[in-house]
Amino acid sequence: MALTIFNSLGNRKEPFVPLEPGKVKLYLCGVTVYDFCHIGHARANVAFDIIVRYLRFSGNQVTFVRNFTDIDDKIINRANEQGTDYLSLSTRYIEAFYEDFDRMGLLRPDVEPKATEHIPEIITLCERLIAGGKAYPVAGDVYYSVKGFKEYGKLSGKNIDDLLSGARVDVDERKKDPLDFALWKSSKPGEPFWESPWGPGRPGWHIECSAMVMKHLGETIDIHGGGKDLVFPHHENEIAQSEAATGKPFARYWVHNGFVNVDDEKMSKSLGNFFTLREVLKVVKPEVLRFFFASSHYRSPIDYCDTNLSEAKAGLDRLYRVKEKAEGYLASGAFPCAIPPGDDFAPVRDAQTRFREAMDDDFNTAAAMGHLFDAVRAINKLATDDPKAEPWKAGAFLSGFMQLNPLFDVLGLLRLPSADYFRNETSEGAEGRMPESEILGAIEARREARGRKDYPEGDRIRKELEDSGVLLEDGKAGTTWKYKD
RNA sequence: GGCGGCAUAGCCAAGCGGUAAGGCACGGGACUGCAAAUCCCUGAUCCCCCGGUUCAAAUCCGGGUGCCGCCUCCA
Repeated sequence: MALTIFNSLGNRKEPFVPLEPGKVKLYLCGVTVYDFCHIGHARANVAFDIIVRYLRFSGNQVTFVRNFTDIDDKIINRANEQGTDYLSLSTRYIEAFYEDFDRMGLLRPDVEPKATEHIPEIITLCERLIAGGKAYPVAGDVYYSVKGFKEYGKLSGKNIDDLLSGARVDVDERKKDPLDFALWKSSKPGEPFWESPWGPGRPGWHIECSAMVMKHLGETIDIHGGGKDLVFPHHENEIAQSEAATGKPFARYWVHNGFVNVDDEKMSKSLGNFFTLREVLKVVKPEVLRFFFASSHYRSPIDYCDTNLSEAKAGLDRLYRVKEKAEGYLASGAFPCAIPPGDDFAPVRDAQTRFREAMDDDFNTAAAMGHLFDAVRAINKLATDDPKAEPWKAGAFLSGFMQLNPLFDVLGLLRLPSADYFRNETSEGAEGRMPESEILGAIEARREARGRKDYPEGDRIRKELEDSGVLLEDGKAGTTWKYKD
């Protein structure tokens, strides 16, 4: 079965056929670096991280480009507020961006262009549009002439007349038409600027993406992504500029992710109801957040709340227990061996096929995870307390896990050794924790108590540990422990 | 006002014409000194409502109702 992608351009699922077989050119709109990333950014980037991982898993050579918008009004304003300059501000938030995103296990794109490093390309593109009669300079600004592009609105489904009748189009007497948007903005005194044929100024928001796409990927790319809110006007304008300049289709597939809601309301900077990623990662493990995102389809809205997060944690814990067992079996000298025949184990044997089928259907991670859980239940049937006594079970369990592992990796899950997952991670959770030596001492004391059948004392110790956030699990090979979190 | 999306068990969530995946929570059983983990069993006679098409609809069509998003910077 072939990959099908929901294309916002046309609003329907289409078979995915890259321009060049086996090669995928993908551009994702990055962030404007004037503040910390919030969980909406995290969701978008996790969604495309999984898309890139899956495209590569399926054998494609993917060139993944994601920009930084490092110059615009918000950055300038914020820099002024903080008494700093745009460059120090954007540099600081780019550093913060990497700190947060790296913790999320997000792949670094192949190219991460910055708007300010592409001023010549942006100017050239403006000149090309002016020369073609698609844009015009006015008093140091350059505007794009929307009415000159007949297909304007084809992505967002809007038509020019409706837009004109809307009261929200800003009026600027310098524009020939209210719908026209700025490609180049002249700088006001004290603002950062770059020299241009129209005088000192800076690029408008939309043009930078067109220029960077063309420079790093070419005039037609395969996939252009971003959040749903970018459809209009940003992506609509990118199409208008780019296609007017080149006469070629700009992107073959437009992919847009749904929002993160808080209390069923869109979370956004403008509403002020947003959680920053670093704030959330103090109390939520990064992979729990990934699991949470992956458990819904990327185009659906997702509701961020404690209940949903703890459900995600419970689910991920279960997956990590499988990994924990596999690691234990490996350490005890087990080696992979054949999975027994029979329908009981079909979910493991067919895991990859089923997983791919789900992912090929517009990256249906929720369905894919369903299949993974089926497989997990199947290999858990092979779990044994004593791998040395039942080596075939441990071995079959191991090979089952090894078949699943690459699939989890596509989702970016189970990247840590299980001990790290269960024992570390959230910075806040780590504070005030009982040290390992103390835990081991208590376990030893409990072992002695249980040895002399003093169960009340044993239970007391276990309860005491639990109250301190440490869970004990007795197995044939001894007692193991993990932090509750 | 214009455009678009969604409504499935207590909660989250797949399903895209062939008779309701999966997760979490709950209950019963096995295992355990007791727990935990793991395994087994159990849960929607039905998919917001009303019509229609079809041999067959949660899935298609029409009409309601209720949420949500975009049209303004926004992942």
